[in-house]
Amino acid sequence: MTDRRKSPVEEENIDALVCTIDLRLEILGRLPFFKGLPAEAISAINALFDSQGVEAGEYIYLAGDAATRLYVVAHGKVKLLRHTLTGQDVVLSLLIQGDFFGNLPVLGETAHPDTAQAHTAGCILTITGEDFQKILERYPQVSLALLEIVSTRLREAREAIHQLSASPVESRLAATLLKLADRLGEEQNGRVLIQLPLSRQDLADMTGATVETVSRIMSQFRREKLIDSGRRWIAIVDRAGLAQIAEM
Amino acid sequence: MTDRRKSPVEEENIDALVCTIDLRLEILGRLPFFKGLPAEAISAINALFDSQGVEAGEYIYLAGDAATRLYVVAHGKVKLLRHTLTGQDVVLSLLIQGDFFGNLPVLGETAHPDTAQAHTAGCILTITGEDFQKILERYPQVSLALLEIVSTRLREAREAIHQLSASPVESRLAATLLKLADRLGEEQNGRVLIQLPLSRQDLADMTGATVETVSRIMSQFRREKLIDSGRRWIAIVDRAGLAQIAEM
DNA sequence: CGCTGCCTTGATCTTCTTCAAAACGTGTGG
DNA sequence: CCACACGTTTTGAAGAAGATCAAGGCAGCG
Repeated sequence: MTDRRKSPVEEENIDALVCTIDLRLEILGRLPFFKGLPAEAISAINALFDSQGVEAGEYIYLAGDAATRLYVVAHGKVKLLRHTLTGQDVVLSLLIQGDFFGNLPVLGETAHPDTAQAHTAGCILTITGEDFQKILERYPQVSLALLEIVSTRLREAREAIHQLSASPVESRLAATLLKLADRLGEEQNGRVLIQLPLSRQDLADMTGATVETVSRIMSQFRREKLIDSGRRWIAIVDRAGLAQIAEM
Repeated sequence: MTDRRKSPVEEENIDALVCTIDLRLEILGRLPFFKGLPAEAISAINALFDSQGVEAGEYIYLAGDAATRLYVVAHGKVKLLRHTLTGQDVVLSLLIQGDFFGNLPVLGETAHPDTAQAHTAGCILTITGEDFQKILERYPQVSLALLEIVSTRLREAREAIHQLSASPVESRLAATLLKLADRLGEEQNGRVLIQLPLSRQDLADMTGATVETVSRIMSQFRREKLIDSGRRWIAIVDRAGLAQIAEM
């Protein structure tokens, strides 16, 4: 019997749904594409945003909806996904505090190609396409920063294509765990805990595999002392070992 | 025995390697991100570009090389790909006249994450990162146009991830053929010929499958009168039929 | 002609999915 | 606090999709 304990993942508190004014300003000021703007610009921009509380599992928009707003994660986690005709889901991206998402006619998209769902309870800031366009016109450096972000995402997406085309599930899962650890990892007595309640189903949707396959490989990783995990939580024990499996 | 004929694909001529001044100006003027700029700006921009002839199969840059220049396809076709440790290739994108490629520190990348290879003989325009940055500073609307292009590519990449995660090879191949037909198709007595010499290996690299599997499915498509094909050429016969297979 | 690359087809094997069932954890209501 | 119920995880066995291994066939070219 392994000595698995109760979930060490800190649950979001109930007040997560509320964005305080302080939080909004702080988040907006730290956004990569507003960084470097004068404080009064941030203030003015802040006034253009609405905030919206979301509960875990709640849909923020659905694939096919008209793309009229941009969104920023102020608190909590959001996932972008697509449903398939066979009912399975494919998770394209997991977003955390400070990440923007959504699509706009400005960015070449009139309807959302994918669905946004709150993965945990949290708070979302939103802005209309028109207001955002005004910001772009007023502060041209913002579009450069935006360009850099989108380029990074494109690179990540291509990395995923590469992996899906050429690597077995085992490698893709290892790579996914490492990526999650980098973004959400938290040192905890020698292990790196992934601060996010994550089910086998979630991992399956992120790696393009089935729950059963993911579960089998996770058990194997656990036996090999690469990770430790339980019900909806995961910790990385042997980073180097996972990295080796990831790049096969 | 099917009535396959000799390749109907027009071969590039030998002079493809040379970019005439006229061609350069025309290409640059038509580039989505320079469209709308005054003629004298295009002229000035043109002066910042170098041109370079490439032969079929020639590498333009390799994964890992320092990213210092941007490239534009003036003539011919270029593919972006990644090599895997097991020796197989993954084609990420097939670029045609007017498409730009390459990476820059401005776009958040200091080394090329993938390899660029000339698929046919052709001519490439290149510009240094510094000069490109000057253009961006001078004409802010260029970065907006660029943003739209990169966003479109991100959307396409995510579509590919979706397909790789959830669709069988048969569907991915059908989807790939349709996409190629849209970009490179040429009506030819009732069929749509894909104007590009394309081997089974190329298709395998684009769909994340093996040559043998692609060959089998192509034969099946041929039996079902969905396509016609031969040695390094393909024509779409039944677009609707393929489309149905693509979205499964 | 006969070589050299593609392309095709068959047989076998591996990986992963699907189907099925049991074990476990967590929160709930008695 | 215990026991039950429900969703998650695990494991097994069978099946399918695709990869790999192997061998011919066909087109174009010197």
